[in-house]
Amino acid sequence: MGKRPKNNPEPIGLRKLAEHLGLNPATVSVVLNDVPGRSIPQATRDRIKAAAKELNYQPSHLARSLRNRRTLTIGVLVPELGDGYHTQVMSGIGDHLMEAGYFYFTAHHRHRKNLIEEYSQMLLGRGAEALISIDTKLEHGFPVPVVAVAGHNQIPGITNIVLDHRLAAELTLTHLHSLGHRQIAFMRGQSFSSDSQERWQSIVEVAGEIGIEIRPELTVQLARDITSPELGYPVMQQLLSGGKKFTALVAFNDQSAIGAIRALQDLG
Amino acid sequence: MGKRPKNNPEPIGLRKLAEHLGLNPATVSVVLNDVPGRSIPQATRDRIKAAAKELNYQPSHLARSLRNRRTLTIGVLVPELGDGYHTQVMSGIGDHLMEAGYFYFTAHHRHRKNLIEEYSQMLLGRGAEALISIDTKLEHGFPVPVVAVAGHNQIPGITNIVLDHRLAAELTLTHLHSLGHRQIAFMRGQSFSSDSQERWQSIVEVAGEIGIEIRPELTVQLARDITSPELGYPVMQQLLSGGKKFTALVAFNDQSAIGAIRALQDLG
DNA sequence: TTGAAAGCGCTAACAT
DNA sequence: ATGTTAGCGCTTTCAA
Repeated sequence: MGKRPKNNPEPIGLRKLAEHLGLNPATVSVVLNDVPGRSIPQATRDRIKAAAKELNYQPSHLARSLRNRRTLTIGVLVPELGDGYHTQVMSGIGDHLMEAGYFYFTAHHRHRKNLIEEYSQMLLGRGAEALISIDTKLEHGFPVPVVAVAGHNQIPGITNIVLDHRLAAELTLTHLHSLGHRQIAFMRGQSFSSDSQERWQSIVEVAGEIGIEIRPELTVQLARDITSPELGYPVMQQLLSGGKKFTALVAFNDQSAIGAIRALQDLG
Repeated sequence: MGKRPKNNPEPIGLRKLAEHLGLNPATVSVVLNDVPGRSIPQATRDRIKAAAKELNYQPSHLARSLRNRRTLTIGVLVPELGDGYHTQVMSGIGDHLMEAGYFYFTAHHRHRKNLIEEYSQMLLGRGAEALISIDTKLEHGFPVPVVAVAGHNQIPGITNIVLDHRLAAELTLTHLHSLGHRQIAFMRGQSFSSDSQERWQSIVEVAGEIGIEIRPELTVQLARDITSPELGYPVMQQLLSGGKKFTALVAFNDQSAIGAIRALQDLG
């Protein structure tokens, strides 16, 4: 419970560090930041860097951000943290951001309009220099650059990243077709997920082209807003209780597939 | 690419807001923060709040944090963003944090020692008031409170949250046993995941108690550090190629299970 | 009832 | 080759 475990010393500031060295904070700052165009003898430089390491000086990113008007931080808006798709995308984003020296704030809004608004403002208030949204229905522009992954609103100032659903459908359906499947069941994504609509359209298109029939009795619709296998289980039950035979199932999301498989084991 | 899309005005500061009102910044601050013990006529209060709303005043969290030495931010260390278990935990953490008015930075380190060290320092440098680590091998204390979920080092100043693997094993194995399964295969977790060891011990214990035999030929070990179904696929292949029969499989992680099922479909 | 001043920790411009 | 000053945007004394 201790607020400051004693195995680690009180953090030291630039000021203390400077007076410890008998120097001016500015000089120290210049050296530690390798500011060019300032002639400082190597001896002094070394002395400063040594002391910084020794006293474990950690610059206050806060103060620095305030002064430089640069936070090196971006905000990420995501519907759900426990969802495989969202976090997969976040993971890639995170890699590149960290590599580029950026950090990120995450906020998850569960597709609730007011939270989307509230959190995006909070992210900006906390100094986010840009926003990345994933599967999130943004409704207006922002005073910073915004990139929307799987967002579908055309909004000035927002760059949309769209997936190639057409290609995905082709790969999926030709694969199943080549394996001989003709009776294919589908679990459509939830309506609140912004890609569901387009994805389904691509499936329908491609199915038509390669001669796979999409049967209403074999098409079910995910509805619940959860990320556990409970998502797919009841839907699969429904499919099985319909009595129609099928030899393959197309699902668009990990958890629904897991749930479906469980239902299959339990009932089929 | 515009740095500041014009559909949103230049952010306004407390200073501007105050002079717009013909007041002192301090007064405005006091009113907007509902500081007690300051008598200000209701009229003025209203005037201020109205103007704040109107000009869309967003206080700079940066400046405020610097001044108050309070960032309302905590840092979360996690091995992998794309992993179901980690993000499930993060999701719960995120909910509570946001509800309590906190934000969080996330950093993922892929179990690499140097990154764990580097990122935890960065989180502190960015003003994290506490750290939460998930499945992360911390090696020393920090100048802030730390909670470790599924961490297994006893370190002064670090609070460990441990899972009840014993209970999990009981639930799992008695369930399978009651369904009549006797030939059970197991996919052990990767060695770098801190819970793998204890979890397996519990399984072994409980299996012994309820009379389930754990056969080496039916026990395989996950090794790869990935979060896709590729994790389980080859391991299941190995299991199948062994030729030993089994009627149930215990896996400890979503993706390995998905991979295993795919292998089963393809080969079995 | 309100304003002025100081300062959180840092850095850029301007002296020395 | 180094130091001084001012100020990022805010809040908290203290004075008017």
